[in-house]
Amino acid sequence: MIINNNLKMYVKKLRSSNLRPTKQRLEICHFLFDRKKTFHFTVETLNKKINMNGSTKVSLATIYNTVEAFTKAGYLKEILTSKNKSFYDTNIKSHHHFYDEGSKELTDIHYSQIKLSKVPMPPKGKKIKNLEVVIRIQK
Amino acid sequence: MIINNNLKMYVKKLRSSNLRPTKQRLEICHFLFDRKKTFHFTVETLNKKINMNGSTKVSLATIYNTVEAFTKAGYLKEILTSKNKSFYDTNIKSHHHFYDEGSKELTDIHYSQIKLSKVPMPPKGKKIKNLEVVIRIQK
DNA sequence: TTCTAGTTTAGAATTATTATAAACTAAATA
DNA sequence: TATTTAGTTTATAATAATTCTAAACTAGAA
Ligand SMILES: [Mn+2]
Ligand SMILES: [Mn+2]
Ligand SMILES: [Zn+2]
Ligand SMILES: [Zn+2]
Repeated sequence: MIINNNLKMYVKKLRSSNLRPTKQRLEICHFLFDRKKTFHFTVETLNKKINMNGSTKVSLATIYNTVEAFTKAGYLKEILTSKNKSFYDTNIKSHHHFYDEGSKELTDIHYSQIKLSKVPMPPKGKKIKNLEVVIRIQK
Repeated sequence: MIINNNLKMYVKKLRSSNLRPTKQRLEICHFLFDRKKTFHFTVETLNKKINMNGSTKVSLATIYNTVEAFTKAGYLKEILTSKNKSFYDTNIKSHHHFYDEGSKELTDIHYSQIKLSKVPMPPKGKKIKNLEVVIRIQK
């Protein structure tokens, strides 16, 4: 899973966003970003996995705070898909998703895999903020 | 607002779904369906408006129960758009939406107004359940 | 009219999230 | 290096949306 230890990189990155490189934040960076593939998660799953594997204990409040800070800083993307829980994505590029209603899992769809050949104008005075498609799938 | 009193029709409709035509359910039917345009709402807004206008007092628990029952019966459609609140729609036809992040309001986009000229195959063993697009807009 | 299963209701419980405030720590300053 | 301070972490409380519970009520069958 772990690609390598990009510790110094994360320290820089955090500092550049005015976030102090605390051991909790670095642990979370390591867990989220030292991997090959996109990682989709909820706060609940992240909390469990971090405190299962990780060497540093991180409180739930800090998980919430950090996920919010990382989202604001642009390290994570929030995916609005589920009614009651927030999903986050380490893939911050614009892209689409399959959302499996059964397993509640997201899968990336590359931006080029969906072509919207006709899209309506937004109501006047409004701009399109985001046009990412979530395709709901099931067995 | 009110088109007319379709009371008998609602009684039939409810019976056909094995739902007893109680005065609360008929009041909610009247409020939701006796109107010209699509109505988008949350349980919170529905509860306020029903108990503001309506002649019958309806408890919050009943609003929840009824919205769930009507959704299961196919009278309403749930629109997954917001992180913390469920939205419902009286337009049960397949169609798309603008979602205004500022006002938290949904607007219909007719199905034909969006053309998806390229869509990926779902993972094997899975079927596409729903392909309705929510376009997020803001000022 | 009586009976019964379905329904409504107030309020409790649950779940996800956000707020609070005290203890802790990174890092700037003396 | 020691001191200071602002940012951070944490346990815990508060809040918001929703679901559960169980008692009272009611539609409609018998
Ligand atoms: Mn919530
Ligand atoms: Mn909820
Ligand atoms: Zn993704
Ligand atoms: Zn609609």
